[in-house]
Amino acid sequence: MSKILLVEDDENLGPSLKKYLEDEGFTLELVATLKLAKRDPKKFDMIILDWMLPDGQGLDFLRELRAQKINIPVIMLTARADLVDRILGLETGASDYMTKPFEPRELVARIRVQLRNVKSSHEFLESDHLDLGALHIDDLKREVYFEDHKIELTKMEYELLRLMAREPGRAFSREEILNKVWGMENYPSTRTVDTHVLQIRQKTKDDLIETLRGIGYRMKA
Amino acid sequence: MSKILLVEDDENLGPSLKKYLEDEGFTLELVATLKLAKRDPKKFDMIILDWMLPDGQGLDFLRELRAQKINIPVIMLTARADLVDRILGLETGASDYMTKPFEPRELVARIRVQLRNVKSSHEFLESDHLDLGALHIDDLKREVYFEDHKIELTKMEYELLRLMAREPGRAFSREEILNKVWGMENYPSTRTVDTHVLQIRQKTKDDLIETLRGIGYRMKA
DNA sequence: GGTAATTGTCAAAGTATTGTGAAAAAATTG
DNA sequence: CAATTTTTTCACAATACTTTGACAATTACC
Repeated sequence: MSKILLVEDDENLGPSLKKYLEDEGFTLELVATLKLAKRDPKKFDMIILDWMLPDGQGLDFLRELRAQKINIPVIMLTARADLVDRILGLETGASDYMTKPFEPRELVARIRVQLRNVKSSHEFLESDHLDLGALHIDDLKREVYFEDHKIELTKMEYELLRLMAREPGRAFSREEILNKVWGMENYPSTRTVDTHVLQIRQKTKDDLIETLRGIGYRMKA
Repeated sequence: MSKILLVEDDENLGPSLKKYLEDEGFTLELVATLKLAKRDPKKFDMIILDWMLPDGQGLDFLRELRAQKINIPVIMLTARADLVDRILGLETGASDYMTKPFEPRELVARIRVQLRNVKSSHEFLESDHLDLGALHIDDLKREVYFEDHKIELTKMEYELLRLMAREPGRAFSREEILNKVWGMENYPSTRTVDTHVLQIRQKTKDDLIETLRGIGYRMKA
């Protein structure tokens, strides 16, 4: 289930492309401005970036990404057949490009090439399991053990636990948790986080997660 | 430990990379020309190939290897702007690529992924059958037995079962299953996977395959 | 100690995902 | 090319999960 960030301000193209790609089985997040795009690009497996954006150049965004060593594949969409833009884009680190207008089918094919062949580097660098005292998270099996017995977590509980277990001792605000686990769209209320923390606490029968009143939560180190 | 052939003519990068990888526990052989590389590539477990070589194209070397049915993983090192080369390389059968400059750490991670893949498929190829509790897959005959009686599976069902049985306990997303069983061309909807899982479940009359809601499926270990 | 704000807890309502069978489409076979 | 088998899609049912909201418990602050 690959997550794609679509940066497109065209009010027709954006939503229709989103729908098309979702029908193809991808998870999409559509934003219209670079400001929104910059919030947390790391959590995506791929970025599709319109080159002609109102609040700045796509090129700068791409440059920033690469400067931060974020090597997610980026497919750029250029409106005209502007050779200079394409060359600049590729030199800056775009993985591929499409010139508008294009066939959605072709875009899908190119997306698959990128996703199949090049897993994002943070995925490679992350180990496939995580130990924290009595807690053991196996990412490959997607299983969680606590004190040697398996506990069943739902998807959200799992994501939440993993997010916090990766950085034990660090404080997370509810907003940060929502951003990183839920994403920018379907953004539930902050109380939802509480409910999931409760579930995890009940299932592990232990206070792995500490409450920081007025702040958020923290994983015991 | 794994033997790696490093084809790199850069007098700085070559030796330093060799040392770095040797410190990581790999056995390295560094050659600067394709002529040397071609001597006996078969004896290595992996090849790391610089794309920009003086005495010819890395692409040709790769093509030769694959023509001789030598399926050693090849990681190619390319410059950023060589989009065409990258795509050509992957289409010719490169396993992965790194764009220079890169983090040695990341290269190591990618090497491990490739070696792991080869190992599992190699192990599987060596033995012509596979046992998993009451399930027995005879890959030579292409027959499947469950609790000592034969069950008839169609091609897709067989491929799907074999993919998952090869790594019991591991979680597979529908996208990964589609990629590995169906490949890139004629890519059906993700629900197709569900249907085939259903068929297998009905034919084996057992929950060999667990559902991971929101994630995908997993073979019982 | 009293009060307001924050968090814990639970169950019901609302969503999303998956199971299932059958029909349509595609591929294979004779 | 017709018959058969397989694959894929679709619709709807079943199920599991998520979110909300109400109220209780706790904490912080005066």
